[in-house]
Amino acid sequence: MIESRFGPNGGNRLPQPDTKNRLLEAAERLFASEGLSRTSLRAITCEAGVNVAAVHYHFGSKDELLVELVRRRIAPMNEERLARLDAIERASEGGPLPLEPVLRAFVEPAFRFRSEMSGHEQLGRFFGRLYAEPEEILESTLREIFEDVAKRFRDAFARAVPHLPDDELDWRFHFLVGTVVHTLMGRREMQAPTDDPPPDQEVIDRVIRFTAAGLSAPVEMGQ
Amino acid sequence: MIESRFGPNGGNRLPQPDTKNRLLEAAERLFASEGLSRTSLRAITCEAGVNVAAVHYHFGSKDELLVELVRRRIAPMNEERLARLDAIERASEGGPLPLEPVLRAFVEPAFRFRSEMSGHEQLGRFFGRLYAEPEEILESTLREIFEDVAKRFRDAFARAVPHLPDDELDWRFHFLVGTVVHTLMGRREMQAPTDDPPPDQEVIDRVIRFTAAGLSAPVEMGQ
DNA sequence: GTCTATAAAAGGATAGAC
DNA sequence: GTCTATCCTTTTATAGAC
Repeated sequence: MIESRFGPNGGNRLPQPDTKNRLLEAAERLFASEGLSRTSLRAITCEAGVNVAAVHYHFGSKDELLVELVRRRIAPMNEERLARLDAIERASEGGPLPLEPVLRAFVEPAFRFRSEMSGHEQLGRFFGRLYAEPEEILESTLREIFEDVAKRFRDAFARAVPHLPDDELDWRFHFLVGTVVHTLMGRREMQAPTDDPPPDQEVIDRVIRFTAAGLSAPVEMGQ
Repeated sequence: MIESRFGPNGGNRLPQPDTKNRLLEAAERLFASEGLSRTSLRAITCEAGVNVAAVHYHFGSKDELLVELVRRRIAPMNEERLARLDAIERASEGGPLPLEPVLRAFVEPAFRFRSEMSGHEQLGRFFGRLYAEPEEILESTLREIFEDVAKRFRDAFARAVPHLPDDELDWRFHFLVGTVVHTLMGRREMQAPTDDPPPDQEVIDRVIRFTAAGLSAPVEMGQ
């Protein structure tokens, strides 16, 4: 038998009752599938198999749990993005940057981040939620976490697509983010209940093709 | 003095107390700025200056109010899209379709719809909310309203960009929607508190340039 | 660190007077 | 059609035993 000195929950999971991580993973799952504000603390603690009070003990409040989640999940993704961008910039030795690798440095970590989260599939939705349901408390956290990435990549794209005016570049970067976020959300317009989701790499390649062409487009209208 | 036979609210607005429209407009505003699930009935009725019970009298429930709102707002936009697509298809006489007009037929009504709503600025957000916070009750309504548009435009794009395989076309349509929705939401990555928002037509042209290039891109990788 | 119990507030909904 | 008053549920949060 399993030793039960940890109480009713005792020992049936990990050697040390890592309630905190269980809560984070449960919250992540529910935030992604149900939405930020529609997910209650009770749902989270129930999913995690812990007590309601645990959230307040470990995080203080639902909002602080959300912030902690963002820090744990988004920050590493952005670090990976920046590391890859660093490598590209080092290799370029001050010259123009190759567009597609820069794009991949931005896009691929987002998809990897999606498939790695808690071993669940559709967790890219969590990412989308952050954009669509901006809790007041997240405003500053998100800005802080994304500010550096946004600035660095904007400059990188400026070096990769030098023919673009600044304002046009800003907008195209915005369109790129829209494409990625919407795709991470996993909502498809056509393609009714297509049984199995396609492999990430295939989708990534499609995103890259689309956005690379969009970013490279001439600034005059084809009218 | 204003006649007061309409009670405490009497006569201080419109000749007939169009509570229903006031509720719709208030809900629209709050759904857009605060989010669907974070907006309470009390907030809506307060904003509208009417009584809490009015929502249930006129709509039956919060959910039904939302559905009514969607029908009133999204349906006309999609009708305009389809009318414009009809015209393009008639003019083409069975031949290939010109990409940019088809794109504009899809994109421009969405922006017009945004700036016309209740005379308020950032109401495109409401549109984005519908995508990001799919209330269960909306699933069927949204599917019903968008099904026709999605199918018709998918086929139109197939005729406009005939070199694309079906699956690639589906994805690029998906990317187009992502670009439009994210842009309608009005969240900018760069461009901190840029004072005045740019005119719609300028943004539309940028969206068209980006997505036209993305849709026309060759299917092989530039690697 | 975890639990039970409960406070305190906010949410949607409805009945019934006017 | 509109208002007041109220019911019931759910929510976040906390106090205090273990």
